[in-house]
Amino acid sequence: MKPTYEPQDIESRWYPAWEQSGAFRPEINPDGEPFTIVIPPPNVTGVLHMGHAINMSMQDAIIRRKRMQGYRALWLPGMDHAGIATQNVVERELAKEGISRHDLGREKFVEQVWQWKESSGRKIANQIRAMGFSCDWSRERFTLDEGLSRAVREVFVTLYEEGLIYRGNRIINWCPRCHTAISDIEVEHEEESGTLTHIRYPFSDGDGYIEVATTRPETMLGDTGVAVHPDDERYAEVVGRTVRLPLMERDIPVVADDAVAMDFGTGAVKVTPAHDPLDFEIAERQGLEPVQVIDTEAKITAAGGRFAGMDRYHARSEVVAALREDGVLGNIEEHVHSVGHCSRCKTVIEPMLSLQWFVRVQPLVGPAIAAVRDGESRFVPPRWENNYFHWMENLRDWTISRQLWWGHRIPAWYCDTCEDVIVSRVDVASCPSCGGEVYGDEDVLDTWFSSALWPFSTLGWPDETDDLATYYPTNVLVTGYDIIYFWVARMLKMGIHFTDQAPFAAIPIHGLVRAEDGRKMSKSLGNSVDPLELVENYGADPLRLTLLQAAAQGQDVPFSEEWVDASRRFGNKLWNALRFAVEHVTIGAVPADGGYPQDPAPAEQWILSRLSTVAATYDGLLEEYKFSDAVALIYNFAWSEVFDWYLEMAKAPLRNEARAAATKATLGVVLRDLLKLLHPLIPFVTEELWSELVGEGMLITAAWPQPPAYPIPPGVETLQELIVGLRRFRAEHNLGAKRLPLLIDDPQHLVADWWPAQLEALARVEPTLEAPATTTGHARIGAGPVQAFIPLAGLIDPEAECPRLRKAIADTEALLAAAHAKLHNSKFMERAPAEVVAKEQNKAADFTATLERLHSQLEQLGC
RNA sequence: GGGCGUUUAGCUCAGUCUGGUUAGAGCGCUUCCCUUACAAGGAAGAGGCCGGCGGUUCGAAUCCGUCAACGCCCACCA
Repeated sequence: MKPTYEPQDIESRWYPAWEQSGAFRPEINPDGEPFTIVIPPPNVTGVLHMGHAINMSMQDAIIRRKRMQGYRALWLPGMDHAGIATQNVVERELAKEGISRHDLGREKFVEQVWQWKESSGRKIANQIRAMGFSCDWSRERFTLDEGLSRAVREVFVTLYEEGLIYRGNRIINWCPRCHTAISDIEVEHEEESGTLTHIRYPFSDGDGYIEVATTRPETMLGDTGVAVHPDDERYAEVVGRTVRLPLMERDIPVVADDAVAMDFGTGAVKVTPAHDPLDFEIAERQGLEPVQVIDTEAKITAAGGRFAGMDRYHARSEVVAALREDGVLGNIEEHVHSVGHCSRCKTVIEPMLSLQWFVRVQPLVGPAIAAVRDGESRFVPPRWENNYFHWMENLRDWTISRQLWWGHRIPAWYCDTCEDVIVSRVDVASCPSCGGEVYGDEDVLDTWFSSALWPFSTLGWPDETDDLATYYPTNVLVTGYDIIYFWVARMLKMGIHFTDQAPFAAIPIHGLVRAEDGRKMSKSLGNSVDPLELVENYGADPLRLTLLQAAAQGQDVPFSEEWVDASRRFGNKLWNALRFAVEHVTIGAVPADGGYPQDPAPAEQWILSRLSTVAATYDGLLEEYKFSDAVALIYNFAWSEVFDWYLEMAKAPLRNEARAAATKATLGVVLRDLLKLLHPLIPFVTEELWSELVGEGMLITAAWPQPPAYPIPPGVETLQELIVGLRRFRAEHNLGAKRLPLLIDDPQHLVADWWPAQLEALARVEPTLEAPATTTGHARIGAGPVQAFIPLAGLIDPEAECPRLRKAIADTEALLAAAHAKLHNSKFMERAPAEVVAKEQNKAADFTATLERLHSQLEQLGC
């Protein structure tokens, strides 16, 4: 074995071995109960980021443990075509060569995107391998592959037939840069300071005016009415009259509508039905016609008169200037309001009347809410349920058509002759009603439409495949809170509607990985960290351990490279512990499972008892997805108890011929189980060390350890306390590495024959089993039942020792006083549980004993 | 306008759901030790009125109320 842990050396080796062994396939445990995770498919847009790394580290920890527990564990991998995101990326690439997608035409462009997908997808798959994630690649899926496309079409047509998908002219969010409609949740609202412009609309009969206020004066070109609240007395007289729309010289009515807020602005609203959702609703109720004055480029249309062709912002200033010139401009106030931006490109969204396809979501919501309320699906931690409920209850219809080229074509055809709309599972060549010519819908579906089907479409649905029957519904869905609305909620809705079962049972939610400055990692801020770079510099295992350690439930994860370095040092420590072990334990001597000693010696029994306790607690924490707690537990157990204590205590018996064999057996079993427990977190290094220690088979297929419970043996903890006391004594008196004599008074005969060797090795003392003739001039070590003394002559300076003792006495007195206060409190004695009272009594006794000892030391020093 | 999260050691964070040893970890800091697994290590330490105030309780970092600061999400008052 190399003297140092070099992750890069070993990590490249194991993945192919695992994959070829079939260990990633659930069939490796053919008799086990199925356990399924479907991966949140990464976008083929680019490369994996830290969010993926934490997400998949959690999934791999789950699936590897379940596999070791004998489940037929499936982790199904795949990727998402990410319609708008990927199309944008490829368009940007083309733009570098001065080419637009229109230059290429649809077919050639889509070919280009497929090429991008192939190379990007390969990169991502290799990244997943480099991180050691144990997905079953034989079942890899892509949202645009043939099977999933069939599922998408089946779902679309079924929902259409059920009346849950419809085509309609409604106000949608239009991105003038991406040139497509997007759904409500793809719009990011930001507070911006703008203006509230007041405009006076004169009555058509020339008698006065009504003043409206707007944040978007340019939309007045498309006004077809003015609305006031029906209860607004200020305007009671004017409802039903008409005003003359300035600049456009068009007569438009004043109407009364409940949707108007009396206390905002002037209480009178200009109504632009084609460019505002609220105005559109008012117009529908009041019978006002929409006039589209802004086009898909965000420029003024021909309907905008002399402003036609101007960009919306240019038009804004021109319209205001013209209004001023005409003397109808009122005040312009500063006004902070929220403005919608495209989540992909940050362009300001243009609300626009447009013919699009929609999902009527309300009928799908009820069962999806019930599944979470009734516990069929469970958010972990549960606080996300409230967000989920609130969001689901206020859902509006989902705009699913996109004016893009990359994605699932909408399976609709339109007849030129009879204007029929045909939605079909199979391609349509001619109109079934009139035989006339048809043309297919040009648009594609929102990428989240196919993602919503992911848990069952990947398993073969709509066919009744074996995989679907075996692995659906899935057990766990691990995801970040940022896509609960985009994805989790929609999977629940679609999954339940089409399979009558919630698609997953548990939904562990993790936070976002943040940069060291606490901000979200992003390329544009230049503060993002590439996980692959970290794998190269520190190794995949250290990165995984770091992310899991930081992944407290649902909280964001601030990331620092220092943490990865600390994890790498843990790997190094583990490496060296095993290096020590294999010097004594020969390969093949440690069984892959079982082999727990029947009648261990005290030190061995102690570490075995700790192992069984820790293993059980650790297992429970992982079962509850408490990765951060689980890592802390196993990390501290390994380092402080196994490495710092047990390995050191094993050294003496290993040199003792009579005791070596038993020690080796325990050493092997404990380290073997430690490797097993750590394997779901850090698979590479544990597999490598397994091959050195056990040598037979691969760890990935080993059984999860369940060590039997051992009682804590008497004496070991007493010895440890004595050793700690001696070390403290040495440190406090700056005694260096000097060997010290130690006199032990053992009236209770607690000291076992193996103590002297341990004391010599771990405390650098020469113990003698005899009480000192007088304790004067000796320091009493520890407070336990075994009394140990160090002769002080020539060792220490009383001048330095006395103040230290006095401080220790003061500290202990304070603690004792606190304990006594409780014990003398009759209410505490009455109401606290007996075990708490007993603890407090023990504390008081300990403090009293310590005080006695300290006082006697003080006397002996003569200060 | 609603809702949520955070506030604990010099720094970055656990612990709070389920109240009970002397509140933990990593990094940093101090002292000692090159002991044959590991100096990328070992040993021993220093450092905290657990954001403020009030309450419940025998007992509060933990439960309740309130205030403050920071952050996030949602929302059709133009």
